[in-house]
Amino acid sequence: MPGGPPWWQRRFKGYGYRLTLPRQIILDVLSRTSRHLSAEEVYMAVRRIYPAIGLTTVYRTLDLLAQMGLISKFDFGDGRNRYELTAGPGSEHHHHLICISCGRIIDYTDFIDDEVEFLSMIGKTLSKKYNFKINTHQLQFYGLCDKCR
Amino acid sequence: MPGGPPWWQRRFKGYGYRLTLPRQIILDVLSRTSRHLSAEEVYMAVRRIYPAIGLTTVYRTLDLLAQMGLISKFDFGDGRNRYELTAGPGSEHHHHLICISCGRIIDYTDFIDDEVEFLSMIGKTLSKKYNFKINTHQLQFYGLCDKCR
DNA sequence: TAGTTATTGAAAATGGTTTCCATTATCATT
DNA sequence: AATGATAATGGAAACCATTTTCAATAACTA
Ligand SMILES: [Mn+2]
Ligand SMILES: [Mn+2]
Ligand SMILES: [Zn+2]
Ligand SMILES: [Zn+2]
Repeated sequence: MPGGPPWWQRRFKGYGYRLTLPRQIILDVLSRTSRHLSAEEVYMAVRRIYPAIGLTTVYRTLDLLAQMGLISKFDFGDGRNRYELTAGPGSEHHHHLICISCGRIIDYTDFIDDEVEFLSMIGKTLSKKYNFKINTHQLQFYGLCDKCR
Repeated sequence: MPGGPPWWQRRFKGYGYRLTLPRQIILDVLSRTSRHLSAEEVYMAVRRIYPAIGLTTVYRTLDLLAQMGLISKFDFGDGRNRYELTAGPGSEHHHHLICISCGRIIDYTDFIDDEVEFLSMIGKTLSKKYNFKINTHQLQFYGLCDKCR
């Protein structure tokens, strides 16, 4: 894993950030799961590979990666933030169904092309009207999953 | 203000909840602002009218009102939840532009009809596919406001 | 009006996240 | 490959929004 996929190595250099082991391992952990991990969960997963990791570093790195756009930060309402790889192979743009009873998160990509087209159309008008530079968007549906309804 | 608009009086009875002064005043505060208040902000506003109010009661009541669907709960990323009247006169369905630099929140209603139609179309398909009962949705655009770009 | 019980408020506890700061590791330069 | 400047790290403590606990109070019902 050290060295890691070159596509994010360059990204780090570009920002003037150092490519450290903790950062690579955290990114590695996130790229190997399809779940939405909390900082604590990332911490525990990284610890198995790199026991010296500190929770503080996990928080800092998650912030950094989110700010670089490599990962996305979500609040699904369970009192902690959750993170997910945004860019790179194996991660496609999607939105979420959130069960308000058991907390289950369902990724969906249905209609995603229509959605992105529709949202970028809206976004364009909003940008103009409010003179607002749009970077990202989030769309989520809240309700009850099959087990909870 | 005691007694309050009858349309939420009935709502309370219907749920079997008591119509208390703190609850009415909190609802009253939220109905008189277009801002997105945090629990602390609600607490301070209510205190001016009803100094005996406790912060705990504010939290409890906000949960209750959200669960009743009278208000909506948001996390705009500033480390605290924010609340806004959902139902009733003067509050129309809308979505948000969120400035990631200064935290400013812009309500917009442009295209809201098209948007709602589009989203309910998507929602219908998702409901069927995932056997998921959708209650609400949120759509937000993140970026930089005119002052911050 | 009285009784039942949901609701309230203060204080303490909780728990996710941030801050502090001395130590360590990365990377450009010799 | 060794050096130096400094970005990055990790542990402990602080922070702070939210929740829990429990005795007192207020809302509704009969
Ligand atoms: Mn996802
Ligand atoms: Mn709003
Ligand atoms: Zn569920
Ligand atoms: Zn701004």
